[in-house]
Amino acid sequence: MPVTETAIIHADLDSFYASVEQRDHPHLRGKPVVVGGGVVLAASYEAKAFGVHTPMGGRAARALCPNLIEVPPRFDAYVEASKAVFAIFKETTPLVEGLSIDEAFLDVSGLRRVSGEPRAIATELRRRVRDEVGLAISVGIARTKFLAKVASAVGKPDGLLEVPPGTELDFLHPLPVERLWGVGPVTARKLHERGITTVGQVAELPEPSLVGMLGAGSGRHLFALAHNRDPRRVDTGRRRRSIGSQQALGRGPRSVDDLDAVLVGLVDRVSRRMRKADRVGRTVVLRLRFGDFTRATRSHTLAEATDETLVLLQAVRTLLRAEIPRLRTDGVTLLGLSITNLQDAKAVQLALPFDGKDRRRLDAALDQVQARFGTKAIGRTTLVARPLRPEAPRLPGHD
DNA sequence: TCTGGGGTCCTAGGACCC
DNA sequence: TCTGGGGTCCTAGGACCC
Repeated sequence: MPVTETAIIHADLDSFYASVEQRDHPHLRGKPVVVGGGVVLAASYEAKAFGVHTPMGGRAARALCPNLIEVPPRFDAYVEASKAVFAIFKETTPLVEGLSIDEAFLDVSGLRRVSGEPRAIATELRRRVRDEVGLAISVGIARTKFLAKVASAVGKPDGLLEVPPGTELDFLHPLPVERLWGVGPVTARKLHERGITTVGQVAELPEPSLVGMLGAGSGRHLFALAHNRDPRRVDTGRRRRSIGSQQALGRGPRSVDDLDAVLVGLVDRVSRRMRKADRVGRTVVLRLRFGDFTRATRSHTLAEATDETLVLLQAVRTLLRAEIPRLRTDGVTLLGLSITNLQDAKAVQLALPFDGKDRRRLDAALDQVQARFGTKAIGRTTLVARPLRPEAPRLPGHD
């Protein structure tokens, strides 16, 4: 019996925002289009051909491409298009892991008998996205997530690239190190300084050398990727770990009242989104960018998770107040707020002694739930039982 | 290129506990 | 009195991704 070979598809919509605009406004098709106001959020392939890319300033983009058409973003339309595409992903396989609004991994390993070979599945996926949603999508197929993602990027635009099992290193090693997921400008520079420009050269290095160059985390990560070792499964259960919002302020001087008004707006936006998502959070993070573009973060962890506007506002105000002297001298060009340590708003844990027989104690626990939430059954209810141990006498200094 | 807005993950030190 | 290891939580910064 043949072992089922892992087959992962990475699907990535091309120039997503710009493609939605060209789909919805036929006069934009075939033209250099960017989405965004002051800054390019997305560029069509026609614009990219002039060297326009994100996150370039609008002025620089116009200098490169005099006939550039700039359109304001319509986020609602992008969210809707994304939902339609993800619906097709989920009809293809239940094993879908979304990475962003326009990108996902699909595990199609177990589908050979039902839907055919991975390449046939990917071809059909691309056809459906084109016919049903009107967008071009690039697809990479490989045995690992990492390589599937590299393949879809190499296959762009509107391409399909499969890396057949056994040929991975032949494909990978000639590529420039910048293609590796997790290699940005800083890591690329460190490697270049040592004459390393290709993935193959990285693969020739012993792991300890990479660790010495880049630190334990990055070094080991990069070593594994260069040898195409990536054991991560497609994870369907990922949840958001933070919710935030930020606002650039330009360069003008700001009064403390101005800043407070911005802060109120941020807290209002973020807390609304938390309530809509049924999430509460414990850690409030204030993000600052100063006149010289250096950045700082300040955080505070609350005793209890919350989604209440006033509680969050008070916490972030306290954080901001402590920074006012520096803001006065250096100026501030960005304020951001994000809430982390997120929890499900409707989950509650109660730990109460219960010997497994005394029904009254269980009722007492449920009464506490009732008192706090006005109901004894909220969404999914899970009862976790742990054996009750007699309280052992504790002596100080001993475990 | 004078610089958006949304995120993720990792590291490191200090406090605190056992 | 001094010494030790391991774990978790909190805070801050930084690299990276789309």
